[in-house]
Amino acid sequence: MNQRLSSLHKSHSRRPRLADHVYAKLKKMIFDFELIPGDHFSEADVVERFEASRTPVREALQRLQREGYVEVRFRSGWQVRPFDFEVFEQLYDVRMVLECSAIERLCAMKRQPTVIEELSEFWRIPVEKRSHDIRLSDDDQYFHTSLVAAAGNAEMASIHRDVSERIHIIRRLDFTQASRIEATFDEHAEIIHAIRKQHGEYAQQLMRTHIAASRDEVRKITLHMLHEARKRHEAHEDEELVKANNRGR
Amino acid sequence: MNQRLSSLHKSHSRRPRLADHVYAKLKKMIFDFELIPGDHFSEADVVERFEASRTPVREALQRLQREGYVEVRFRSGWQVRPFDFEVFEQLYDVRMVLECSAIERLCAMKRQPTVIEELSEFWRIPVEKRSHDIRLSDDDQYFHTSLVAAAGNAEMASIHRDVSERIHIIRRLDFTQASRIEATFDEHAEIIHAIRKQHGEYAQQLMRTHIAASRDEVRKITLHMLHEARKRHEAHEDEELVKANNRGR
DNA sequence: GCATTCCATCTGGTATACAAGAAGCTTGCA
DNA sequence: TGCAAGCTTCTTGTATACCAGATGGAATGC
Repeated sequence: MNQRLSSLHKSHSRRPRLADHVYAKLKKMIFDFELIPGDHFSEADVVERFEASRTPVREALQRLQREGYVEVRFRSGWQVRPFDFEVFEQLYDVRMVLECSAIERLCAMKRQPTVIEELSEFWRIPVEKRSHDIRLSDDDQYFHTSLVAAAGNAEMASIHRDVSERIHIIRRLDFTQASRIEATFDEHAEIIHAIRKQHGEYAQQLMRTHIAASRDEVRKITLHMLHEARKRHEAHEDEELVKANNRGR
Repeated sequence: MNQRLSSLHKSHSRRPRLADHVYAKLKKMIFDFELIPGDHFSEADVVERFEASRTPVREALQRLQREGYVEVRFRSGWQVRPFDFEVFEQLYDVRMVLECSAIERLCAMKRQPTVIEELSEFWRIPVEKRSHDIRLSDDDQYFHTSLVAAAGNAEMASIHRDVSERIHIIRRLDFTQASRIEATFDEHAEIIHAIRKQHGEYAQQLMRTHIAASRDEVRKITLHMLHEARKRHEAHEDEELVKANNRGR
């Protein structure tokens, strides 16, 4: 009884670490283009924004730095790491390698994991029932990461997840075009079908084509989107300026 | 002139970050089995050892934690992450996938990077001239990492380097056996030869066999070495205890 | 008017103080 | 002697103070 109460109390009082919260929020801001690649900011800015002290803020920034999202310059502030399309292309290639390896292993399995069937169910739906929500990009990411996870190598899955997440910031932009969405449904369904039939080489070829298409498409539209985000950002800043001036009078 | 002086001064006065120093030293201690997997320690211990404050110590520990070398338990201290052979096996598999991909790309190149020739020079030496130094494990790691780097994908090379480094802690143990050293020279030379001849499939097969052999061998001897290290550690602790007792009298 | 120098200010790196949970020891009791 | 409650101590998480380098602008010399 005492134990139950105490553990209950614990689960209530154990608040999540502030550093984790700041980390997640900052990452979300970067993904939502509230912080645009190239933006400069200081630790004090983040402290003010999140009402936390520098210690957890610094921990969060260091994690983001290690993951490639931000950079610090010695006593000259932090910066959201600018887009480097060469890096993204390389990450796409890493994905190809890892996912093809996963497919090879999955096709060699006598008894495939049940998640394969679930994925098959999800992506093999008629055209008229397909969602066109932007959140479909999360489902897309889930498709790829759970394929790799299903292959059974947890370390490889972890690496692949990190890579996918880094790509995700621009990958989502691919899901603004209806034609690409339709293609994604079709291609995912076809890949899963080939895996279930254990046509390893063919499934790998499909996956390579699928990823390459995504890579090429994203490259085309990213520059445009980035430009739009920057415009919105500047407009917002002007608005703030007007308000400040009005208050000043 | 002033600029030259000031930049000179800068390069002198810019001392390396304490956090980096602590990070490197701690990692070295873990690799040298001064800190044994499973060992328990607190941030205060590290502070005392390195005469640094908690801030850089914590940064170092957090980096090591993200890289999988240590773990923290909420308000109950840190511990060196115990060996998990399943993880090592998985990391070996990741290496196989990445290195085979690199080989495939290298073999597809019309003009291969010059580093390939350098590696060929290094490993194709007569039996009687071969070094048996333990530092050969560094050369071995260099062989594999520069192969991947030569394939041209910097992100993939970075991931591969991290994986290789995590394995290195036990991989070195493989270089205590003369037969394994000889095999390494032979196999490296053969792999490079196949790459230069652009026999992609064959080179990949050789690499898979090579890595698998290393993996299997290391697994055999790691438990033994770990046992030895623990014995040495305890003997050292006893010694300290004796000294302390003598001082006490 | 222009360049240069110097200083106030801002930055991240480090040290330290404080908070609160976890663990182990001590003490009291049965 | 066994055991349990409570308290002391030790732990990490967080906040804050201090330091030195970097920066930008104002003041100064030409």
